[in-house]
Amino acid sequence: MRISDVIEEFIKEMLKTEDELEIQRNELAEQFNCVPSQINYVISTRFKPSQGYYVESRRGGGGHITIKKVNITQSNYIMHLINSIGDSLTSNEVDIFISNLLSDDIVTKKEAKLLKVATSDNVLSLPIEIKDSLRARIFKNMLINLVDE
Amino acid sequence: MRISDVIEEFIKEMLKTEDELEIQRNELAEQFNCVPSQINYVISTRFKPSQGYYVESRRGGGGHITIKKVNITQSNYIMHLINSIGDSLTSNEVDIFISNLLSDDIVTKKEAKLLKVATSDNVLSLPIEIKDSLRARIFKNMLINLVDE
DNA sequence: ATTGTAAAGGTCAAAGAAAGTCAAAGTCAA
DNA sequence: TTGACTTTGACTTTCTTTGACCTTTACAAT
Repeated sequence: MRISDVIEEFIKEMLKTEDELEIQRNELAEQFNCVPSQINYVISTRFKPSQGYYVESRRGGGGHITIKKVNITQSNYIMHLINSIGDSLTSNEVDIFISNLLSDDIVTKKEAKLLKVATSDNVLSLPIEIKDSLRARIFKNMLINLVDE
Repeated sequence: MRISDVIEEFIKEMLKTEDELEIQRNELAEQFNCVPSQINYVISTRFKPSQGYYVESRRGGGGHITIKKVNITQSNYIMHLINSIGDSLTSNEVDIFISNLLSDDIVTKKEAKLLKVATSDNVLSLPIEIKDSLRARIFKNMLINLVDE
């Protein structure tokens, strides 16, 4: 069995009892006898927003990686939306998504505004090749954090 | 847990009951079993004016450090914050801003989460030259949209 | 007044502690 | 036998801790 799968299993097992897990990359790597960057690989391939996870981390002394799981069953709508978004998203597309979220009462007006600003063309103002994929990343990650606990 | 975080916590706890706190650097360092300059590190990274604090100090016999919490209205707070942010913002800086916004009740938990996600290093993951300036743009624009009418 | 000294706090750079990146090399099933 | 997925490791970036050395101030002794 692949070591990546073992690590994935382990993390998911942990996430069964709590929906937030804080790990030390080096420690975990040691535990599974692999190089630390393997942990990054596992996280980036198996704990994406589209899979219902949100990840953040901190470097330096006392650094760590936090993996959060969202309760998918509870928010079909949002997960469905996240899954329908690929690696790239235009500003028009995102606007439509947001206005649907608002009219369906999934988000508040203020939340909608925040979503809109953070994904707007003006604010991002980067070359298209990066812009649309960045927009997709930002939007999906924001969405997953809107799922109620 | 990082000693810096513990000290930060301690100071913020103190500042909950009064909005001015006078400390002796050496004494505090002793109490937390760290070198005195660690106190400076904590203050300079977590209690900057842009984070809503004002710090002054005196050397020599009877010297001390005074940390004051600047109390202003939500919209002033936010406008002030926006003005204090330049063209570039690191992920660490933004995290501290957000945790202050939250602990000062300027934003809700959900809003804080959205701010955090949309400005996090993980999500942005771009070359640093663009990342920090993009982060500043996103953050400032989101903040503007948080001001209550 | 002058000066010496102890008692604060300040600065800065080096060392330490994590995590991130990226591309090369390896594996394996179709 | 090729293409997708995985493993590995050298190198980078970020944040914290530590300590040596510096500056300022109060106070006491001249």
